Amino acid sequence: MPSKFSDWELWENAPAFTEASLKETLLGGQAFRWVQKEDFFEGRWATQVVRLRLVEEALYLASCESDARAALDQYFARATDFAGMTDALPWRSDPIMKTAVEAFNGLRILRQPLGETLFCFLCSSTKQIPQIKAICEAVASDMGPKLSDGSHALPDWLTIADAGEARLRTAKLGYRARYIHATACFLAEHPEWLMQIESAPTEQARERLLELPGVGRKIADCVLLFGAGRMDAFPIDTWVEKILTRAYGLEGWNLPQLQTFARTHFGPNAGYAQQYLFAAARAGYIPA
DNA sequence: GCACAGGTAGATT
DNA sequence: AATCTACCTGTG
Repeated sequence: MPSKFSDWELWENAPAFTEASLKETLLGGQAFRWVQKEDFFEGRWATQVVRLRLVEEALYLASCESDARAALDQYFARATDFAGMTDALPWRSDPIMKTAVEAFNGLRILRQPLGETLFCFLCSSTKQIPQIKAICEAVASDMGPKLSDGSHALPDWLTIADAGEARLRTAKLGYRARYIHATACFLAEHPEWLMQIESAPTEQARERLLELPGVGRKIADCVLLFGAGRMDAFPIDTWVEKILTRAYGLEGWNLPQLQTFARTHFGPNAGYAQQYLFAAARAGYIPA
């Protein structure tokens, strides 16, 4: 059976990854539609189906669509200077930050489609990454449009709205189904809404996102960071809260106080710092 | 059986 | 304004 994928080709001017930073970028909880195969990663977003393979610091790609290269540039935010942003983080004075940056140097923040990012993180509350991925896969298989390799994309909001809450519950969404369906109904009625979020300043965009059912501060910040390129958005989940309270010694601080600390200590790219810290804590480099 | 998992919203103190 | 609690489901 002929493969739908193109032959492997070198991705010229690709982002500089290490094995650890590539794996963490794709599988570390920013995105939920990447899987690791024998010697490559396979991922889906929008209408794309892409394979990536790191061979001695060179990145090779195989894809199903002719516009994969341009889509990859966008998805990986290739124009964004992550090396420069890393250098600007306070690793020189902060040994915790230094540990995280050294372990995952080259880590990137993906620029995922905003709507898909919102959907995935609405699925994420009190779920672990493997479960979130399973839910996304189930919803895509059930109601997402077919991709050229026979797999499925995530459905759009109108499709989710029409499907109804009960249909979503068959994907094991549980109580999240009500939030997702209500959000879908709102977005189906307001097709320009997500685009306005993309162009609004971070503070305003966050306020708007918080109006959606099921979206609190943590999910709003994940959507802004991973789906809108807002490096100042600093999601505080249970991991990050533990890192801040224990490793940084901020016991007793409440969430708004921790947000203020993050902004002042990590600077304008605090969200990027958060992803380094999150990765390092999960890998055991930082006691959490 | 029971606690807990990359939360949120509504009620209660 | 800080602190419970219900909400689904899977995992250990």
